[in-house]
Amino acid sequence: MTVTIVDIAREVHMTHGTVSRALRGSQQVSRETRKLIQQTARKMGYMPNSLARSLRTRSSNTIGIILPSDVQMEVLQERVAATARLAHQENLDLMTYYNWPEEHPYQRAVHSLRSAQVAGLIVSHMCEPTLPEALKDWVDEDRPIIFLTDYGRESFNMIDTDRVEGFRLATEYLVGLGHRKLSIVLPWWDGPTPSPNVQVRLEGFRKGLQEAGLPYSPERVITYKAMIEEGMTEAMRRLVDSPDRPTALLTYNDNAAAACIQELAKLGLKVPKDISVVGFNDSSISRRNLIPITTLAQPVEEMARITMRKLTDMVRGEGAKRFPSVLCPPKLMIRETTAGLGP
Amino acid sequence: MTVTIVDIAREVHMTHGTVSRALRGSQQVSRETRKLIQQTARKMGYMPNSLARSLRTRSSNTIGIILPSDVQMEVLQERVAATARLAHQENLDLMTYYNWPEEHPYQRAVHSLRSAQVAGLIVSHMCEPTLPEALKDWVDEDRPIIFLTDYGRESFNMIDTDRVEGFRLATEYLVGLGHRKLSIVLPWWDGPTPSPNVQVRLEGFRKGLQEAGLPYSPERVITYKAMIEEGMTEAMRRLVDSPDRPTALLTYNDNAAAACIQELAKLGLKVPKDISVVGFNDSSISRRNLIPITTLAQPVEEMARITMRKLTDMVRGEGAKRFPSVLCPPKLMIRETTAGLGP
DNA sequence: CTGTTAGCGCGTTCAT
DNA sequence: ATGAACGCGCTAACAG
Repeated sequence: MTVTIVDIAREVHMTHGTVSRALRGSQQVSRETRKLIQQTARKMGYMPNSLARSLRTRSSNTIGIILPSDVQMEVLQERVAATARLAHQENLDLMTYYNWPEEHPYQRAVHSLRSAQVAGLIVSHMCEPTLPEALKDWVDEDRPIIFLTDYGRESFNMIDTDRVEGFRLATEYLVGLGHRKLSIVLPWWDGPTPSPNVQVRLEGFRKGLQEAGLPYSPERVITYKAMIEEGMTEAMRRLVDSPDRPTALLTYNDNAAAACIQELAKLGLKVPKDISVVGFNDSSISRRNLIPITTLAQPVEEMARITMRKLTDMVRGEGAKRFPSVLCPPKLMIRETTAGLGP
Repeated sequence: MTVTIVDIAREVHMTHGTVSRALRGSQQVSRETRKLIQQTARKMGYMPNSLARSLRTRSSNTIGIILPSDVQMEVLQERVAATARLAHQENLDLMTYYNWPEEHPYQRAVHSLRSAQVAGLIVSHMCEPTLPEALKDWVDEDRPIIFLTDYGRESFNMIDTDRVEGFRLATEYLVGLGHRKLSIVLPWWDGPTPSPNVQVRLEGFRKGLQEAGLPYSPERVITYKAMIEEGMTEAMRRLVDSPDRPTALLTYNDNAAAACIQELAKLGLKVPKDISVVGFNDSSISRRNLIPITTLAQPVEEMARITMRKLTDMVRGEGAKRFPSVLCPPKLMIRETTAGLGP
């Protein structure tokens, strides 16, 4: 059926050992036989069995990547695609596992990927601020791993956009436009502390206010119930009715920004004339919205490059198994949902 | 380092053969020893090496999926995620290859995935109307394969949204609203015939017109240069200046629809008062656009189910290696970019 | 019921 | 420069 090195060996009247060496370009096999073997291999349509190779060499050339299957994030997919291209250039394969939130998150994913003998792991979407149990073993064994999501300050091996810097930058920009009454619109959190995703945004916002010498108070934060369809509707109504209505809004991401703008329009507020709005992600909706949304672009390509470099280093045993997290600054994309204050 | 079945065998004073059987739940091993072995396996943190298993059984439980890395398609990613979830339920792994267009498309992808001994292939984004050379061998060998993209009528093993029906349905809907002057906005094609992606849309449009008893003429088709930023700008200007301006527009997809609406607004035309616009895909931009876009939703979950069922059948040798393509009807999502004609 | 043995395809060490 | 032989971890066929 499929042609193996023994088939080739039989064809050229040699042993499969020689064929193996020749195909790997070993110097200790004569030039002629090497050429002969390589030619016949091609002629016979030989294709190496990477399973057997990995089994023998005890090292695989595939890396596992764990993605969330519940949330759809355009930018995450861009990152994955960019990373994958670089991986393919290094002759690395990608085994994807779409993680479905369950009682033991990541457990099935890690189990499956371990069985497949992946050489490294790329993990996205840490919902929890703490390392999941299933990943703990992997980390403790000092196996190569990289996290794609900014899930807290005390993290390591994480490569992501610096959201604190992003929201600080956006605040600075709005203040520069003359705005003094800023608010940030964030999904509501149940527990005593907001989720890391919310926290970093808030931190950047506060930092920006502080640098501008503007006071921060909890009233500057407008929350909405994320899962409920009317969450944003209700939040914007609250905002419009508030005694000290803000003139500029930071939002969780572009989708939230677009939802904001929809609701504000229904309430009779024009963006950006009456109120400015900034999104996050530079996703297609920010570019194609009827009013293109001012937003922050994640440095996707750059992060992909760093990710692959770190990962290949680790897989080859060249780099340290742990490194301090890398945060890349986003880029402000000024479009049409932000404007200076009217006269 | 890693614990294998021989380690377990040593632990329970048996041979690895027995351990292998016990772990697979074979009936021909006593209940007690089976329990004992399974417990010690868990205790020792055993994890099967699926490479070795696949090598031995000559059958792998991973399926390859080839995706385009250049175009970002939200709906495609949704399909992949949905399919992946079902695959994982069947204990199938997914090896992803992000195809980068080059001189020999799919060649590196197929090579890589073949080496990994994937049991089946899922292929998206057939740019060409004809089967790529690299996939021809795979098909000729009757290996399991499924195509995700509607690339022509004479195809097989393809599962996708029925775009002809979608555009017919949209046309029918617009005609039902009272529109008589419809146009379709499509990316420009260089060759003598449009690309399959364009062709199916055009076909649906013509079908819809015909059923409504409305005449079709080439002037009903408005083309724009897809890669050029100003393509849509120029196309919409042409549209507005045309002597017999249409009152309703079908577009390539939601992004194109949003771009249309942006440009029409710049030219002073209000959607939907002056002109109706229909998109395609039900992507987030259609939902979150300042004016939510009427569009057609692809039956993502349904297609994922069919895909996995067909694929698992093929992989298990239960189903035929070729089946007639399956086209699933999209669903019309009526939102706010379409309206009846004014009095 | 359990032990023994033989590979799956490949890389590699030890001879020659 | 090439051959012979072993083993990676696992399944399966054959004994007993």
